[in-house]
Amino acid sequence: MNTPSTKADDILRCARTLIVRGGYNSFSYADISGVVGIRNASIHHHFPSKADLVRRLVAQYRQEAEAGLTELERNVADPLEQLRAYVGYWEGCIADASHPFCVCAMLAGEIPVLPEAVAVEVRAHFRGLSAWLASVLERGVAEARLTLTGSAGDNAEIFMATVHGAMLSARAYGDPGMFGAITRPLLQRLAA
Amino acid sequence: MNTPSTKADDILRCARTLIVRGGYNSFSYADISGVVGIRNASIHHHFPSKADLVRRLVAQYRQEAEAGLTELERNVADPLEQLRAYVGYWEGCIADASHPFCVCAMLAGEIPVLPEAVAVEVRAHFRGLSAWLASVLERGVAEARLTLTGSAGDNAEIFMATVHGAMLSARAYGDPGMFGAITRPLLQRLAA
DNA sequence: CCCTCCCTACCAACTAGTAGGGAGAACGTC
DNA sequence: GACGTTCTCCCTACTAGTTGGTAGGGAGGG
Repeated sequence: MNTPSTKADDILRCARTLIVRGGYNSFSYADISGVVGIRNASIHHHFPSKADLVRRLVAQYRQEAEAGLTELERNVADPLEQLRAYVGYWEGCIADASHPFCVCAMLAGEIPVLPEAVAVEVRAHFRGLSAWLASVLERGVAEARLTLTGSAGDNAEIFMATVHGAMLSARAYGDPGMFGAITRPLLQRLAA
Repeated sequence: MNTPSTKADDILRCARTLIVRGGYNSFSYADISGVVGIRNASIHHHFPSKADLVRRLVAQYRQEAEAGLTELERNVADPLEQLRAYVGYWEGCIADASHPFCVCAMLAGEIPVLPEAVAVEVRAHFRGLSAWLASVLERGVAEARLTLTGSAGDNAEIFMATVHGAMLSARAYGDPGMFGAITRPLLQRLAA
């Protein structure tokens, strides 16, 4: 299961970086062709339209996210540590500025102007992430590792929203440390 | 101090609605001219460039926000109730879909691709809002109306981030009620 | 022989922005 | 109070550059 780094993958990876920077309408085919080393029109061979490109990009992102969480569950047993690892992953991404924003959080803000096919994928990511968080929280309560006020589902939504808001604040202030400053108390509160 | 509804105001109001929908790069002068009833080129008479238009738009938005919070402080004495009123304001905006997103939260996500002059205003809004929230929280603690874990400043950032994240989730799910579902526990926790 | 991949060469529509002019209100001045 | 001048606001007409997307062809491997 190696990755021969095809042009299509290069295009997806480049587009992802561009979306993370400024969203759906902030990049063009020209931006991609320059970086990937392919002609503008050739992108259409792999992705008929921009909507299709981004739809598949988000689908791939969701798949990777799901795979990442599955592996996280395999490597880390404790629910609280799982949450810490999840937050820590993003803390790292923001600190080294590699992917300092969630693709779907970025696109979610633009949903009113997004192609419906893309919006569907974005919504699916939110639901999937929320469901995973809820399951972790639920197990954490069952194992007496963390205590909640309210349902696991409600707390999952709060958790997710706070993480997204922390990304936004880190970007707004231009201060990577802001993400940790907001998410650390979130984790501490659950651990109590 | 009446507002004669000049064309410049119409342009600003229209642009604000468009930015709330999809951000800086999601709208063009043509979108504005169609709604406001003015020719494309005439917009340049009032605002030399798009960057200038949005910069002044955000400056106006900040001014209105500051005025709103000042009036809120005059009408509501209790710190906790002030926070409730602030959240309630946004809950209303999201429910009636009039301005279902904070202009600056929207633009903050796009900061890497924003004109610097606009980014400066957006950052200033974040700092201003955070400072107001911190002052309210501090007074709330002093008056024994609410209890915090950690500093007022840290809690202000958490509060703001959660509210922004709640806007995002409400939009992502297409469910206005999601905003309240996330922010209500936030207020309850502080009231404890 | 076809299929995959990428190319050149287009395209119409749209992007922000410029040049220059006209109508009319505002203003001083004789 | 009549007269030019200036200023505000908006217009038509235009531009250069970019947008996503199409048509058709060529190279090369299965």
